[in-house]
Amino acid sequence: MSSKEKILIEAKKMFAEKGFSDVTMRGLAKAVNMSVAAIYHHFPDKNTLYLETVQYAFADKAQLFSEVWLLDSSAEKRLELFVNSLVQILQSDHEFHRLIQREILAGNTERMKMLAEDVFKEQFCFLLTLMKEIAPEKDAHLSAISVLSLCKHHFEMQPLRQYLPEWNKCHEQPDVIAKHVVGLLLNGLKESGL
Amino acid sequence: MSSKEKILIEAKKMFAEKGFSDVTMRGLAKAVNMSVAAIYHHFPDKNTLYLETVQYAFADKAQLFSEVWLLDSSAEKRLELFVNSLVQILQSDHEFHRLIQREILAGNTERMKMLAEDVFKEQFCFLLTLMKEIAPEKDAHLSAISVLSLCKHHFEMQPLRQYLPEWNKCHEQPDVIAKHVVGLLLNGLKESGL
DNA sequence: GTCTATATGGCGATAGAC
DNA sequence: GTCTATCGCCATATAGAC
Repeated sequence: MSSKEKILIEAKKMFAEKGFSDVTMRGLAKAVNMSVAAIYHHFPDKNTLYLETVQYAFADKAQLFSEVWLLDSSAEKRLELFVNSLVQILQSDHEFHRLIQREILAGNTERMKMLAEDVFKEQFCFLLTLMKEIAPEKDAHLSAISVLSLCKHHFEMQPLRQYLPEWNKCHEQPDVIAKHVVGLLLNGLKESGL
Repeated sequence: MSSKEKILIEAKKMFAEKGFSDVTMRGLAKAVNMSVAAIYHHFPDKNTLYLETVQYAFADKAQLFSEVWLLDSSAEKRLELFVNSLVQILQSDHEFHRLIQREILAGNTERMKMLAEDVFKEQFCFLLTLMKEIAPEKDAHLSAISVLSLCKHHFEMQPLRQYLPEWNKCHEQPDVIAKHVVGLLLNGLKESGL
């Protein structure tokens, strides 16, 4: 593995964990067993390093759902598959999820545009189409955001919810969360079994 | 207004906007028109200032829903009122919402316990009871978290979603969001009008 | 309770040898 | 491509006068 890639992997870990300002070039250098100057050989400055790290972290995500949308089955089944895939990704690439959270919290206009256009747009369009199929009389944009919300937030709340009443550890299992979310989306809170 | 309170108000604004590390004592001092030393007269160090700021920001929130739970009406109606109240609070106290996001992202164990116990527990218990009433066969904890997710995430996504397809500005209106969320919770995506 | 002045240290970034 | 050494700056925090 190249030095540059080694730096990016560690930078992804550290930026996700601590955020831009709390990552120091010295700390990163120590983590990858190099000098600060060596890092500056590969990246012109800290800001560029951060941007390249985010792009590196997002690079492979855009096409992760391709198999879901090609599937020739019912809308309900495709929703279920989408939710399962999304929950799976959020669960398995924790750093990716935290970087998204931090990026949205920072809310830099240009980076939001980039994120919307390059990372999310295509998947979001497919999701919109699916929403129109399942709930034609509802606002598709709001429905699509709601789907994302339900998946994403169950993970984001993890640090807090474990101290809230009636939590138990099965609530962290991806398949349990996915099943709950799909049930809620398709039937609301009223009907159907757990 | 006391100097201490003036500092807390500005600190809440700045910590919410930029996060702990990107707020400097110099910057805060300039914003409140005081010297750095004057701030240190009221707070022993930056960390304590931050903790007191968070407590100050959360102080009045715990009892904000009291009128919702005392209401003697149907479970559906109470859910609707709860969602409306929560959306209203998230909309009106943007700084509060951002501080919560940052706290959860930081995920400090002791502060999560404090937040769960002192700020959210009581409301969450009422919400759990309501969920058992509306959806007795579903997992109440997951349902309650889902309610919070749907409200909270629509606001968190604001910086990003405006660049996603089919967004329009009415999607930011609290009543539109609340109506969508209630509709989804009570009937899922399938039935009922928009 | 507020100020000016300053101590002390860590930060991003660079110079220049190998 | 990597190192050691260092520059200049800004951060938190304190000393001591008023």
